[in-house]
Amino acid sequence: MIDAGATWTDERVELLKKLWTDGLSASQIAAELGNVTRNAVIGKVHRLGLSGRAKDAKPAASTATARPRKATRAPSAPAPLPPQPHPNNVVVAPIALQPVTQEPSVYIEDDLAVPVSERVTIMDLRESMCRWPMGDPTKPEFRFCGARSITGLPYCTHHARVAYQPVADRKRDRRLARA
DNA sequence: CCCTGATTCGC
DNA sequence: GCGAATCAGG
Repeated sequence: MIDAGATWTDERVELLKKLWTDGLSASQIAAELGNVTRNAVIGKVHRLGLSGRAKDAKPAASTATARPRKATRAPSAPAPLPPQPHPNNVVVAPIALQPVTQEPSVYIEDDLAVPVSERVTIMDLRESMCRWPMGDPTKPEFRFCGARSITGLPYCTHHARVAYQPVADRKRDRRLARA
């Protein structure tokens, strides 16, 4: 083989597009494609103009987010929002930590389309495991999500998303706190 | 420390 | 055009 697979052939680009729009992460896609790093994937994605799949362009009040230097980014990215799967058997999440106050415009209902990963009991619950409770805490069948939690947070990516919902407050603030 | 995507810039 | 390095964040 002349090509070690390290080039963006049409097929690979197509697969990239598919997987990216499908919601896979860059690293996952990179692993799927092989012979490429996640950086390569991300770079390609941007070059293809596929970036910001879940984010919409904000023509007003933006910029100055992560640009320490010169930049001439093209803010033209019409991103189609894929329909989200509807839910199911969510067991009344113990959401009680919402500083969002009362906002009739925003509802705190989220869909838990997350596959039941390896739930664990309190015994097997490790530090880096999602502490999202599932079921009735009074029953012996009570378990925790157990998925990989975001470091520094008690929940996995998905549950963190539903736990700390709104706060329509952007904390995009410039900070230079690097050692 | 694990991960995510975003951006820059030398190649 | 490519992607490693870097950045900013969960």
